[in-house]
Amino acid sequence: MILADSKQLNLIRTFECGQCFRWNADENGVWSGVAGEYPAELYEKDGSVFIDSDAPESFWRNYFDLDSDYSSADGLFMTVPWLDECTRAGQGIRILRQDPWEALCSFIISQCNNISRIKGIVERLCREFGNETEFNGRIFCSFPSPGALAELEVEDLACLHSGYRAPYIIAAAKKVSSGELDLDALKTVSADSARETLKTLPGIGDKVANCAVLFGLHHMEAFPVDVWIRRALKEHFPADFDPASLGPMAGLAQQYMFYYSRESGRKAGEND
DNA sequence: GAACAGGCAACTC
DNA sequence: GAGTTGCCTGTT
Repeated sequence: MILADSKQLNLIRTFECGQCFRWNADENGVWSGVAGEYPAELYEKDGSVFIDSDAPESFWRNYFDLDSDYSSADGLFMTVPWLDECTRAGQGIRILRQDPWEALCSFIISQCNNISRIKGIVERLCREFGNETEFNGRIFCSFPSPGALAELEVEDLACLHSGYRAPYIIAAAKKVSSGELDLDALKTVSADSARETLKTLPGIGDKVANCAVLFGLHHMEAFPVDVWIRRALKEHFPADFDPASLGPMAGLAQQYMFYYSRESGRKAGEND
């Protein structure tokens, strides 16, 4: 089934701009992954993105945020020096509507870690504690629910090799599972308020909270600042630049900047 | 073996 | 409030 035009949805840019950790391409350029309980395979051919999945089209249109129009935000970004380059290079990036719990948990794991290791830890977490589903002859695992992890002790996560992050995962799972922290409710409050609420959990500071707010709660104005973005801001923007001036879709600009910075870093021969 | 990594928190001055 | 350090683990 055709999901989108490849100009609207660019798979490699979307999956490799740092927002998600569960999508992988095989040697033929076919991407596979899981969203919610649904596995899928995607590939690009003749200017279209094709998807194979048991979930309805509406599920994936929502996941890939295909009913949002990014063009007016792009127009604003094109007026900003350097960000215009990032915006051109990042066309087709979609800010995924990921499950809030998966995003929160994944970005707890991400701290002080590189992408390949984050992916490894997340994959082991899903294998160990998620639900198995068979699709196209392969076994996929969903991201474990907060309830499934809330029952565990820190030692039970030793197999993940997540190190000092394990107690943070358990603590977050307990709060979400008990209802003390209602992630869905944070979708309806401001990005600032959602971020401050998340920061009350152990091991969650500005960066992790902002990532969860942007990628899990889809507050598009959230602007997570990591080392790449910090470097880019320092290099290309005045010292007093306020990312909030990029408007209600500032998070999209952040993704363009992140992708472009890493992409040009790769070309210059750096790694990760 | 030492330094470092997409970060946090506790501690120092 | 700005700077420093330890934290698990894996890689260089």
